[in-house]
Amino acid sequence: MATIKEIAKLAHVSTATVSNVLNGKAGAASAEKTAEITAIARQLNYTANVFARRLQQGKSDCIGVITEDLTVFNTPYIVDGIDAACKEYGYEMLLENMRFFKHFDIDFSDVEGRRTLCTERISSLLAKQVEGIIYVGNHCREISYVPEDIGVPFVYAYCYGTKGSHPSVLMDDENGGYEITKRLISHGHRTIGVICGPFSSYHTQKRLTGYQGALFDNRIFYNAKCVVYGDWSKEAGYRLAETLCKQDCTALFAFNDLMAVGAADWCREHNLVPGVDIAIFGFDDREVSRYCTPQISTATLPLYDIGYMCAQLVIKHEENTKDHILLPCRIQERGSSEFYHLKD
Amino acid sequence: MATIKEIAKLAHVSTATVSNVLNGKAGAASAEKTAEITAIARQLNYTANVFARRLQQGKSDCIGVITEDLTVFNTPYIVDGIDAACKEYGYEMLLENMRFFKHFDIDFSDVEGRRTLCTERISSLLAKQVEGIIYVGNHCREISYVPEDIGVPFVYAYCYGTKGSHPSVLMDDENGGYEITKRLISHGHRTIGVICGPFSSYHTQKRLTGYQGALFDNRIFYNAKCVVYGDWSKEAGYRLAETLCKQDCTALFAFNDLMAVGAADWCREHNLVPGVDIAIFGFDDREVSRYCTPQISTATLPLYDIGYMCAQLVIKHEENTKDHILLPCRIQERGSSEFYHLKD
DNA sequence: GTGAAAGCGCTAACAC
DNA sequence: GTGTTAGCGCTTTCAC
Repeated sequence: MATIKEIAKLAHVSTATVSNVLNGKAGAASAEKTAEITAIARQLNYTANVFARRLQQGKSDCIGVITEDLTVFNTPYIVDGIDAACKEYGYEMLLENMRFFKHFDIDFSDVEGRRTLCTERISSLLAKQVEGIIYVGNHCREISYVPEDIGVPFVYAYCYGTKGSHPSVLMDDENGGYEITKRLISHGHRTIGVICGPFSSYHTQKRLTGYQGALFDNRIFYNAKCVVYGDWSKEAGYRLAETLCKQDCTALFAFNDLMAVGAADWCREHNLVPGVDIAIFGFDDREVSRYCTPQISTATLPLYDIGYMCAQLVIKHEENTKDHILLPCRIQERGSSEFYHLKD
Repeated sequence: MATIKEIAKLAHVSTATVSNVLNGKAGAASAEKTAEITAIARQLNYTANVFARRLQQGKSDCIGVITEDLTVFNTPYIVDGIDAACKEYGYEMLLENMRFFKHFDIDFSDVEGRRTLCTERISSLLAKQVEGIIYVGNHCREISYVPEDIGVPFVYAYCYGTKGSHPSVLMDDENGGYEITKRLISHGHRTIGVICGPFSSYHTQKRLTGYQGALFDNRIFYNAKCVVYGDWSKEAGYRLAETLCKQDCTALFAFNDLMAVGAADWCREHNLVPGVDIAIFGFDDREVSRYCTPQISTATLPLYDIGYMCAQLVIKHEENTKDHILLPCRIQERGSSEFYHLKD
């Protein structure tokens, strides 16, 4: 790579002048010199050495991003949103992928291992003088191993820290649960079965609260027998659909698309055609919900927006007292529920 | 951030000694001093300024990765493979995401726009002294806008450059087509319909060659009426399944999972149960193939391996004369074909 | 307008 | 063993 020194020599000027011209300082040199310097720079395909500049300026214009695992379906979209915001605000995104699933598989009990990995990555980013760090989780849960004060703004995306430590940006699960339930109610459904995720899951708790809220607002009695718990798998959806159908549910609301697909399968096999004899809703807008038949109604997660918002937060670094920022999911109604309305 | 100078002052030694100790140079200081320096460094939470070090050493231990679009389904897995290899060899991965789909949507005709974007990213990486660049494409096709000589090793992942310019790592589409066809033949099928992608697609050409090869090796007559062309969409699969079933095909081989799912839908609706009355194979191992019913047989793409191999190529930088390295797909046979065997 | 020179934090060659 | 010093490429201050 060509350096500023070479250009200076060729143009018979000092490095200072070259630097000034190339950085567009007004009146740094005569029009003639300016043209010459610019020409030589272009000819040598000159690009300023980023390290030298950053070292000198003591800052990097970089935002660090730590992902738990880039291959988990929602992470790339969040990262994309961060990337977009960074570009817009003139920052560079530095990605540190921890590859959790490769290191720990599904074993989320090894807190120490995760803490070590995470601490390393934070140090690594700090050594690169990042001006903010965004931690991208795989699913919404409390992250306990990030130090309180790390010297730069820190934000959680799609997860959250121990209360009050750092702000976080999440989707509004409760509102999503509320809106889907409301929609089903507006179609005339009164007995809406719910296939939750595991009981302790953040997503389960919030979406269920939303479900209950919608029932309450519509003066529908909450029946605990219509609420069952699965493990997010298609098989669980299949199995639990039976339980709910025995309760005479006319609509099923699964808390993710995979379970919704499983439930749809069970229904079809038992002469309940999804979208015709029973309404089905999923959540997440996974690829499968769009490609199965009928298409599964679902809620699109605001992943891009979460990423974008996180980047804005660390870049603008407004003193933000809210520790949770909730972004709305978008209801995406499709064949599995759209046209099956009940008359009262 | 603490600097080496502060540590030197506190430990009453020179910066050189601190540097040597912290970099683990044997016999750089007395055991006593070593301990003291280490302790102070830890206490100040010292991490060496990466820019200063890289500037001084004139190298970065970084590999640059340019992705066309990180949100396209296969890209994160390729990036994951690159990441893994980088970590293993002690390199850092620098990601430049061009966000093609955001910039050009599906319009792949704006070559100039793409060239500009790509050239910028290459310069940007070069300014960071990367020691190699990997270009990750969205689908296999010729990329025409990368300069021949960019000063560092350059490799294409999941796409390829103008002949002879830079090496590329791809999956073995032809072998995939061959193996799937062979598998169907071994189940007794003799009339195997093919739903290709667009005629000019690299994937179409290669997979079709594999298909023909398997037929030939098994002395089965190639019937052009059994080969139809779609646009990778589920709808195309649905539509073309009809054409092929009229040719009395006992098995359908779609060149991607989405078309396979569409084909399966058409068959089911016309009393041909996939996996029972007709065999169906897809390609890609997209999420949907695993979650539909029956599960669709398919071929898993060696995405991680492609990434890993690319990283190895640029890191080891062996003089590589082969311009295409092909990695095998893994046949994943499932319910849509597994048990439907024909007696001769 | 232009240039000399200092210095960002670090490493490495060399002297003691 | 330990320290002195030069210099990586750049920006910036201050003279001229």
